[in-house]
Amino acid sequence: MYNKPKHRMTQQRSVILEEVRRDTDQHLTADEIYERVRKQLPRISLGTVYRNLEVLVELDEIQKLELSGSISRFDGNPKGHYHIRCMRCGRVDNAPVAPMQKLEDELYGSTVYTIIGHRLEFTGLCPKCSKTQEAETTIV
Amino acid sequence: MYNKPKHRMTQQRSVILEEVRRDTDQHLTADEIYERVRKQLPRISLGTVYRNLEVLVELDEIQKLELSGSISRFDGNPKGHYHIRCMRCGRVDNAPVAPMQKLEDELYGSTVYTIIGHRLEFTGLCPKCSKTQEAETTIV
DNA sequence: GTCTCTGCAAAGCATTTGCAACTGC
DNA sequence: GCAGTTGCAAATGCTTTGCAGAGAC
Repeated sequence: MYNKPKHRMTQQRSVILEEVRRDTDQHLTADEIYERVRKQLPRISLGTVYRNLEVLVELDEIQKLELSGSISRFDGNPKGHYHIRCMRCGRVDNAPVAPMQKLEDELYGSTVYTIIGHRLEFTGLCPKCSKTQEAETTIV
Repeated sequence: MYNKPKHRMTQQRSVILEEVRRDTDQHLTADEIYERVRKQLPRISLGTVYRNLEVLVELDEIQKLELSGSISRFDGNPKGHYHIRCMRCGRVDNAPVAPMQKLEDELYGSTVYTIIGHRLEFTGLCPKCSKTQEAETTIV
């Protein structure tokens, strides 16, 4: 039968975890994490960052956000919560809304799927981009 | 000042639209659309498919689904509705739940973002994968 | 000592883009 | 006629992977 690999706490893994958790509001991309970790471990490779982020998600230490757009972001808070993403610059912040079990209840019984969870993402413009938007409204 | 390009209805564009709309429950990937369109227009290129899907989204004829996972899917129904995705095989179906304006209202006032919309996606296991799952539960 | 992890570089894969020829309108 | 569009191929950008040596336990 199959045996789960036993994960080790390497220096790389611990620094990566530390960086992702430094400010849970940040929602960094793998590349941003790489740049930050590099200040402490200059020889680390991007591949190692990706591999460790994957492991940390598996260990439920962090959360991977697969929002619209192609780049994954990582959240130092592994608990379920929602996000709001700026459609213009891609910035991601937490949405101050409590998790809603109701949503899944509403679907229950009307689908042939076994429901496991839901993902709710708000879209909008961050304050900075709202301003830019106004200035450009004259176009078209 | 800037002038919007005037789109033309080319043979390629019309066949692509036809295919995406053929069965609005399908949620095809760009590659799947390419394969289908190729039966009618064997010389079409994948790049053309991508470019046209982009234009059709812009014209609000179809909708681009950027769900979890890296592959975009296209929906022949441009109206807002929700989806349920199988976590195992990636299949996407419509979730029979009415659009909820409430969700945005709940966030209103408690964020500095200008809210534009929301995206709700359910995750679960499709009937086929539910079965496989059961059979494998003994592992670990 | 063993089995996981690392750095490096190359590969993978969805998507985008430059370009010259073509075609709706 | 001419701006928008096409096919082709190369490029892009994020992410994954193969490998041999290094390191955790």
